[in-house]
Amino acid sequence: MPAKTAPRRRRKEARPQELTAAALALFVEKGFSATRLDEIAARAGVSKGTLYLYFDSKEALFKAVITEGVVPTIEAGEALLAASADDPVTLLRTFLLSWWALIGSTPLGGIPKLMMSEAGNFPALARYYDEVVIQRGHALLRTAIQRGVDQGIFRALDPVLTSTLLVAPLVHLANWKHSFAGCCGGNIDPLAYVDAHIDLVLHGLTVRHDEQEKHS
Amino acid sequence: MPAKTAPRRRRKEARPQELTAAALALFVEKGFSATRLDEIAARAGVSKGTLYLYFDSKEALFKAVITEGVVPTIEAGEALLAASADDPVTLLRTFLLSWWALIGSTPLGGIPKLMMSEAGNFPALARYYDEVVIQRGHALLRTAIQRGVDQGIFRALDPVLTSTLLVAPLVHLANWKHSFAGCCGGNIDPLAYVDAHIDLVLHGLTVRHDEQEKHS
Amino acid sequence: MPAKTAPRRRRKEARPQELTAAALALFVEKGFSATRLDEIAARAGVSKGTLYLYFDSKEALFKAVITEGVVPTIEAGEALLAASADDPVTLLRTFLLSWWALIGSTPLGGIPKLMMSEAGNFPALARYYDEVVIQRGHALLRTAIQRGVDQGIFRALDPVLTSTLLVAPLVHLANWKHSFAGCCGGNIDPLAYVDAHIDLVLHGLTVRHDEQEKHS
Amino acid sequence: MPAKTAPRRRRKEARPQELTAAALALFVEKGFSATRLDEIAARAGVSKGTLYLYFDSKEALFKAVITEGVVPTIEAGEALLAASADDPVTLLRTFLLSWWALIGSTPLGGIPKLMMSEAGNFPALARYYDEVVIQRGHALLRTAIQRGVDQGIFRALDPVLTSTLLVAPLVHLANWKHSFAGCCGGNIDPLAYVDAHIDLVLHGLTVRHDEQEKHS
DNA sequence: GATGAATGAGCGTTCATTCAT
DNA sequence: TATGAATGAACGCTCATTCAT
Repeated sequence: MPAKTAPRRRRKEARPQELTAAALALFVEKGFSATRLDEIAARAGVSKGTLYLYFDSKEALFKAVITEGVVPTIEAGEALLAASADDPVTLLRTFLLSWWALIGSTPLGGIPKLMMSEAGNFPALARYYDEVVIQRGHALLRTAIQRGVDQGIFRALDPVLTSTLLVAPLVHLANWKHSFAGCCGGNIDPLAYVDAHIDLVLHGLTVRHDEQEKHS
Repeated sequence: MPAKTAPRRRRKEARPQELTAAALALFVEKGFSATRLDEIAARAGVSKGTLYLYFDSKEALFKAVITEGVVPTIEAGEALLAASADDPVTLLRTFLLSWWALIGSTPLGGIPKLMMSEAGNFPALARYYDEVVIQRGHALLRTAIQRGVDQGIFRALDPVLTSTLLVAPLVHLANWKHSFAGCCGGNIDPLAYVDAHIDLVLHGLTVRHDEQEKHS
Repeated sequence: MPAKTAPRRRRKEARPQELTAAALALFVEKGFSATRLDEIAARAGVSKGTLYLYFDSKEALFKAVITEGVVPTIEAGEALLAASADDPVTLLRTFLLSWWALIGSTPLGGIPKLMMSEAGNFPALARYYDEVVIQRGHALLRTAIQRGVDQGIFRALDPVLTSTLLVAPLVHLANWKHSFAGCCGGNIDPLAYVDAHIDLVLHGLTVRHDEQEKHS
Repeated sequence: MPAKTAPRRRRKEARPQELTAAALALFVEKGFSATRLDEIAARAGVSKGTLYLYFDSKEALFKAVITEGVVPTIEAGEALLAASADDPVTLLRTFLLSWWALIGSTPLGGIPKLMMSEAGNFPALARYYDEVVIQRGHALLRTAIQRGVDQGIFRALDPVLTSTLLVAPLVHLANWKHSFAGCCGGNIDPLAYVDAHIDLVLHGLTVRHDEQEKHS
């Protein structure tokens, strides 16, 4: 027959969001399995049992972390679409820079790595994430690309492959930030990196004759 | 008398590699923590105790998986360097296509995802992997880029940032293959993707006036 | 003006009894350990914390349930003794029928099963129950038996063993009602059963020669 | 990463039966919920994990305890039926005495109390027990009773009610032994009790005139 | 070498108990 | 008086690790 002891601290504002924030940070850092509920609770400043007032299980907490992380991404995308300029180059630049500013550089930036790591163990959740975040994000990019092609500004590249090629460096950077960056040298400046990505992707590696002429 | 009676007894020296192969596949699919030694043993067709004849612990097995995966990568890189043509474009193309052919499309292609997922839990190993694989790979790419710049074929882009931008789409594809590809639609053809990447990176998105002239 | 507008506020002094009633039902159904305080509170229509306004602990609640269940039993026994006819057969019949009517067929009928199940975990309480209920009940029965023996109506059977034999079928029926009856067929009609018990116990299984003569 | 410690004792003969025996004793003493797997393991001289080599869960262990306890009961019944004399009185006496000798006085004698206590939590198992043990046992008794009635030795009592009345005192004694007997005085001698039961049930409480004549 | 029964530390989960409101 | 959010000790169950065979 348990516990006659009991100091007590009331923490009325232990919102579910604080719990998912703590969980996100630890899941990203150590992975789902290797993260102990004790640690999550401690990081959120509550006791282990409190987690179960808000989530049915560790798995439910994980799903909440992902599901919750999806909303800001969608909203960011929709805001960008709404504010879209006519100029495809500007639009593209806005997309990529904003993704980093609103997602990649925040704790949400750990979600791609997390979801990637656990896709094999939570296929249904991965499917949901794919539909709601990935596919939708690519659709936005494809729109921008297509607009550029239609205006004769972009070459007629495959929009599906190209949209993937456009996000890959950003996701890669976010993944890096939440993995090797923690222990390995060679830190990359994110903004310079994103700028370089945009520049490379717009103009390519190779020297252009027309531009050479300008310089001459 | 014996016609095609296949290899009967496994050579003993092949045993550790069978174990690491099984471990790699499962670690990539489910993560290090979520993979049980039982499963690895079962997949390799041995009993659980046998693992301990070859590896001191689960962690040692993990390190062997990574360490072993490093060698082919280095060797591939060195072979490429040795076979390097003078033409930087060809060299770059060879690098990227070969990485996919020799690493990305094989079971080794799961290592980047695995190492990324577990970098937080095995920082020393991550550091080793970074030094021996990542940094060295980037050095190779930087060499190719620099050669192109020196020959006036490539623009004078930052070689550090650019080399990262060049690998990112390949790593991204490998990661995708070992995560979402298992449960989500929209399969990408790897070869077309790599080709599109090379094309995009060489020529950029935007229409070139000089090329337009060619078409006229 | 108020016609049949039912009792609105429960009288406060009735609250503890509502709690023990809910607890008794659940303890009997599921056992002490397997019953959660949540369930008891829910069944009584109060919150979990309210239980602690009336009982110090789950164990205290259990003791109250038993202790409270003891009183009606004693009172029933004393009433029977007071109303005792001289006729030992009538007295015996009254005892057994009344026990079923006042105890066995009411929620109190679950107490023997409950106390039996938990005697090992609450020996002090079991001792109390034994002294106050069981021993006293047997004493009443022994009195009736002895009276019959003294009057030459009953055979000179061992009063201690016989009193146990007389209650056993009643307790057995009550136990059955609160265990197998909930899930198994073959329902027994309690009144017929008690009648059969009295008949069997009075006359025995075997055919009597003197009675045979009556039939001839 | 766990356990570098490890003393080891091989106990090859830790049969499932030893585990169920330990579990039975503790389940009977303390109830299913209140019994810790640690205790069961300790009593059987194994570690907690060993239980899971033989049983999937605590509940599975419980079911095995009951299921296993059923077999000796059935076998005992069948042996009795096979050895049945023609004399119904002898047959009845054999039934009751043998039940006590083979079941009631052994550890199996705790099963009725255990099954009764947990019937509410394991209705399917209770149903199984009812069908395979209780109903079958009653059928045996009804056969003996009917035979007596047919031979004109027993009165024409309701066989269903009567068979229940015949077992009730035995089950009651077994229950008592595993509950109050552990903490309360007034120990009953089982053999004298069973004898008294048989005597009471055969001849009844009341004095018989024909027998009185014998004594005169 | 190879096995798999046995171990026990550790984790997810439950729930009796407390207390600020 | 009544509530229910918060607590944390305890338990069922897992699984990396060991070792007699």
